Amino acid sequence: MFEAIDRYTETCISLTQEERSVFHSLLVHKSVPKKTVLLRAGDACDFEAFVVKGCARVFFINEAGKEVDLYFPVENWWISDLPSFTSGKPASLNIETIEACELIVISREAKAKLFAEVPKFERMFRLMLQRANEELMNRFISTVAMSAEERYKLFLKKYPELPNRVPQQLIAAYLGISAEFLSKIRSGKHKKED
Amino acid sequence: MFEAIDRYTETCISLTQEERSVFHSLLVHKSVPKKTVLLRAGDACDFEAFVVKGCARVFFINEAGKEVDLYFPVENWWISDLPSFTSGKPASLNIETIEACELIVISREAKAKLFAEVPKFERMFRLMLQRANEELMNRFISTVAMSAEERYKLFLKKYPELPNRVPQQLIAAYLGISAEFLSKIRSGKHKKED
DNA sequence: ATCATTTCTTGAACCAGTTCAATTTTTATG
DNA sequence: CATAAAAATTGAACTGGTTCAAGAAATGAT
Repeated sequence: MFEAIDRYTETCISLTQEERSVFHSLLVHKSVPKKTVLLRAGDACDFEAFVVKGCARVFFINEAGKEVDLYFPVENWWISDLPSFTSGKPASLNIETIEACELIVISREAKAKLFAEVPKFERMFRLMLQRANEELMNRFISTVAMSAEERYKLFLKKYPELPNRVPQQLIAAYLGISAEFLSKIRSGKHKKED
Repeated sequence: MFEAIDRYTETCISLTQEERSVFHSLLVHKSVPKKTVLLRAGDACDFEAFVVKGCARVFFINEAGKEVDLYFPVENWWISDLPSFTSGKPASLNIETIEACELIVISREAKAKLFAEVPKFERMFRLMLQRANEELMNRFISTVAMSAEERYKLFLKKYPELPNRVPQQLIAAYLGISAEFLSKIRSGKHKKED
């Protein structure tokens, strides 16, 4: 049940058998069907979850109603609205499953208890944040410094399997372009003919 | 000498007198003039620094030579290229002072020693990353979901003192627009007249 | 299988922001 | 304070991407 998350923790810290038991005792396994809303912006986010199986979307909706996808969590990614989870304030992000998902969920209280009982986990969550930060910075930089076509090619290279799991309109919302323009990029019709 | 950084640590963790001494013993105080290059992309980043006084820029240069400013660290911010600092790999970011700066610097070895001797600091650096992450996410979202004019107004609201410290062309590079267009936004000449 | 719904494609008109080049304003330096 | 250098402004032409509207293709429910 916890094999996948155990493999994940091993990439960050090493645990004794007892420490691992404490960890497991604080986790909850959860299966949800596709198109399930896990978090709605405005609600408080009361979980941090590890994706064992499946695919989801983490997205933002601006005042004009435009949706922007931040990332598509798949196997071995974590999902949460961390500022909200940490502070209890309303979330600014939405999270929804794209496929049926198998998740391992940790609550705010459980996470606090984990840090108190096995301080080593501070390190794991620090390293997780460090990875997330690097990822987000790369994403930011490519968004401002590359053309839509270059971003699309980079997306295909980095996540070759995602086009099979994520509808095209959501990929457009991830790239920060309209669904129509992505369609034109794919067919090559966005270039000036000469 | 370490008052500012001590005030900062207090917002994250509480330390005994001995712990604070260990911390101080691992820090180096450094003053640098303005326009000093602290890090050049391609070099390994061997420091993480706390800004006691002054203002700098952290920026990226893309293949076409276009510069994009990520943020303008001022008093009480941290600066580093963390992926490079952590792994020793070449940095992708550039860091340069805009004003003369007073910095408190910690080296890779010192940071490792700090974590080993006072594990509590894992928490502080985790919380720092959490803040940085929230900031970066907000920045990303506003970049893709708002117009250049809205982004500029938000920048003025969030950092009202920065226009006095940072040249306008760098603010344009922060907003992801050309210096010319920022000038037009400021004078209102970017709108269709009617 | 069939029909309804959703997703994807295509084209034409449009607009936010860029580029280039010239001018003005501000800042730094002897 | 003079003058050179750097930063900011302005206008005109242009381009990458949007919007809207209509049609084609794919998907799902019965």
